[in-house]
Amino acid sequence: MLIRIDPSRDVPLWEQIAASVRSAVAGGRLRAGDRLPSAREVADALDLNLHTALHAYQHLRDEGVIDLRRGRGAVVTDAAAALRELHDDVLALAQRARDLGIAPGALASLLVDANARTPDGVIGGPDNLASDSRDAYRPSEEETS
Amino acid sequence: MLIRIDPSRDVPLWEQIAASVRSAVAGGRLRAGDRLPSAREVADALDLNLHTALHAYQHLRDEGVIDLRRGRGAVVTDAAAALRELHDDVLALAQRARDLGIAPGALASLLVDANARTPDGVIGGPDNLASDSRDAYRPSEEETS
DNA sequence: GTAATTGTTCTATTGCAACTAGAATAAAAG
DNA sequence: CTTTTATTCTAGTTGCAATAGAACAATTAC
Repeated sequence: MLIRIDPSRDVPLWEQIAASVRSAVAGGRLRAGDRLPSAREVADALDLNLHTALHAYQHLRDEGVIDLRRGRGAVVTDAAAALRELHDDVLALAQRARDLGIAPGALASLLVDANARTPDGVIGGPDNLASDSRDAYRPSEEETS
Repeated sequence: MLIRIDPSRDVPLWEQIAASVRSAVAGGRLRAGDRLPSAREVADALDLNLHTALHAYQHLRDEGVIDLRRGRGAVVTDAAAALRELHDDVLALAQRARDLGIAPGALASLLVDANARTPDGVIGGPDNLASDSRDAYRPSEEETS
């Protein structure tokens, strides 16, 4: 089962498709140069709309994971190596989080936030305010009840 | 800036609030027993609706990160220790991913997927099909182009 | 005891993204 | 040239996010 989706989850279907491919690449079940099933095949097999499958592929292309061209289909790029390098560490961290009773979503959120706070070379940088960000409440020594 | 949001991002506002608190707890800027600003204060300071701020707090309560009671407000629980234990590893992994040019969302997705494939004690288990999951395409030795 | 604080619950509306559907078009492969 | 496949367009439905207002209940503070 290279691609697996679960409509009952609150994760968009196109994102679940992308996640499946990403995971297969990271796990080595898909290697650079491998060809993915066409978007139409995916849509048919999973009983989804063509556009939903295409959206997933286009997203993977924007991430650099696959090449996407008419007539040819989707082919895994060399970026696969980078994903594979992280595979073991990702699994290890996920395992630790589960042992500690931390929800998968919470862990993912921590990671995204970690990246949001140290953007593009700025390691632990001072303050990088986004165009329209709002903040509030510095800790200010909360009394410990 | 304990809580920071950016309406231009495609992440729900309530999730950004929750992420801010989670990150502060993981980073040690909030400790077990610390009291968070009331939902009304958060909503006022960030110019949001009360319900949006409350939704974030209720989600954190469901995760076990805070206690939430009327009249008292939101207080960080002992679960803070677990989040803190992951802090360094999370930052390290996020850093590595950035160095490899992997999008934050892609990394988060890998983690969620890793947890989805080894649920509740089943480590590398065989097949745990969700109620209504659909799959397709086992690798089947794709020719390398 | 009384008043202020704070989360809980309810109804309702608006805006947007996800998903579906159908169709025409363009590039690559056979 | 025919088939395959992604690209682009319009369009409709659905569900969630966010907002808004109000009443209510538990806890704290005076």
